[in-house]
Amino acid sequence: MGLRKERAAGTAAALKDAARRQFLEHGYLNTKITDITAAAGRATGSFYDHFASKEDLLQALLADMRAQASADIAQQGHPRDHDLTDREQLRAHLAVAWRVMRANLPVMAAVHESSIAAGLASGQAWQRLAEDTGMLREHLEYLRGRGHDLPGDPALVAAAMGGMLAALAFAMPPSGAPGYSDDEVIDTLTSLLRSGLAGR
Amino acid sequence: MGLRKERAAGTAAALKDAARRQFLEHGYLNTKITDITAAAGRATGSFYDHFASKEDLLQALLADMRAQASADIAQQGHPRDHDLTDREQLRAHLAVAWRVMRANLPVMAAVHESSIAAGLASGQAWQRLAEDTGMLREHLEYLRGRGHDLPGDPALVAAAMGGMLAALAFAMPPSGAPGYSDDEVIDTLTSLLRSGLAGR
DNA sequence: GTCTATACGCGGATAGAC
DNA sequence: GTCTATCCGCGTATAGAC
Repeated sequence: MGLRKERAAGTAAALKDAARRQFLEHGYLNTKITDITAAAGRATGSFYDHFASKEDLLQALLADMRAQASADIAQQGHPRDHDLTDREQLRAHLAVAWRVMRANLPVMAAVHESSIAAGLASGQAWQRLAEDTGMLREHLEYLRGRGHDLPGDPALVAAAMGGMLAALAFAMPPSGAPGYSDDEVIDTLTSLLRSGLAGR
Repeated sequence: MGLRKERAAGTAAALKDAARRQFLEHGYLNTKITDITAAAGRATGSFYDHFASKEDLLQALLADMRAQASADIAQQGHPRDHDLTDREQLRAHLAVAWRVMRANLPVMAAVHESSIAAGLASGQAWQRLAEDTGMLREHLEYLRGRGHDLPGDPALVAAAMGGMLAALAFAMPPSGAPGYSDDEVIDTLTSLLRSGLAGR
C-alpha cells in the first residue's frame, strides 16, 4: 500500500478497491456495505456520496473491467479470421481470456454470483454466457464456413469452452496455494480443446 | 399436483419440494424461509419443527440427491478401467453426469451458490470441484497408466471437464425454452472432449 | 465530502396456544 | 406437529453537524 498513496486518496477509488478485496474473500452477496466502508477506512455514510447501492458499485467495477479488457484486446488486433484449430492461435486466445478473468476475478465472480442468485429459471445465466462467448462463436462460424466440421453448434461449442474456462478460473485458489501455474492451466486447456482426450 | 397428494402429505417433503422450486426461481441465497413455507402452504414456525435452518435443509436435499445418484451409478456398474478415449464410453459417462445434474439442478446450484458466497479466497470451490470429479480423475489416471498421454495433469483435466459440464448445466434454461436438447448437448460435449476442435 | 447517530424494515428464530 | 404472534438483531439508508 505504500506506493499507492496518491491513488487511494480518492474515496471512490478506495471504496472500489476495498470492494474487490471483500468480494473475493467473502463473496459479493455476503459482503455488506459496512464491510466495504470499514475495509476502506471510511464512514458508512460516505458510501452513498459515491454509489447509490452495492449493485451500482458493481456496475462501476464492471465498466472499469470492460474498458481495460477491450483496450487489451484491441491493442493486439483481433480479426475474425482466426484459425482456432491452430495450436498457437488457440493458445493465444485462451491465454488472453484466462488472464483477463484471473485479473478481474472479484468482479467476474460477483457478476456470476448475482446472476445465479437471480434464479436459474430466468435464463439470465445462459444469456450472459452466450454474450461473453460471442467472439469465440464468430471464430467457430468462420471455421465452419471454410468447410471444417465442428463438434456441434458454434454457439454451444463456444459456450462450452467459455464455461470451462470460467469454471476453472473461479475454482482455482487466487494465486499461491498448492495450485497450478497459469501456464500449466493454459497449456492443458489448449491441448484438451484442440485435440481432446484421444490426442493427435 | 393432483396425483401426488399422498406424497406431499408429509410436511417435511412438502417443504423440500417447495424449497427446490424456490431455489430454482429465486436462487438459494435470495430465498427466504418464509418463501419456502408460503410456497409449501405451511406456517413459518412449522419450518423449524423439521429443519434447524436453511443450510440444514440444503444438506438434507443434498443427502437425498447423493443417495439417488449413487444408486443410479451403482446400478449400471462402474469399474475403474474405463477407456475414456472410446467414444461410446465417454458419451455414457457424460450422459450420466449430465442427467444427474439436470435432474437436481436446484440442489447443485444452491451448493454452488453457497460455495461462491463463501468467498473464492477460501479455496472451497476448488476443493469441491476436485472431489466431484474424483471418479473422472481415476479414469484418467488409469488411461495414463496404460501409456496414453493426457492433455495435462489428470486432476486438472478432470476438473476442466467437470467444470465445463457444470457451467453448461447451470446456464441452460431449465427445460423448454429455445435451447438445445439433452442429446445435442451430450453429443457435442462428447465430440469436443474426445477429439477437440481439430477433429479426427 | 465526510463524519456520527439514528430510524426503519426485513427476515430469522422462538414462545406458547391449540 | 402445526399454528399465530412476537421479539430482536442486522444491515440499509438518511438526517444533519462539521
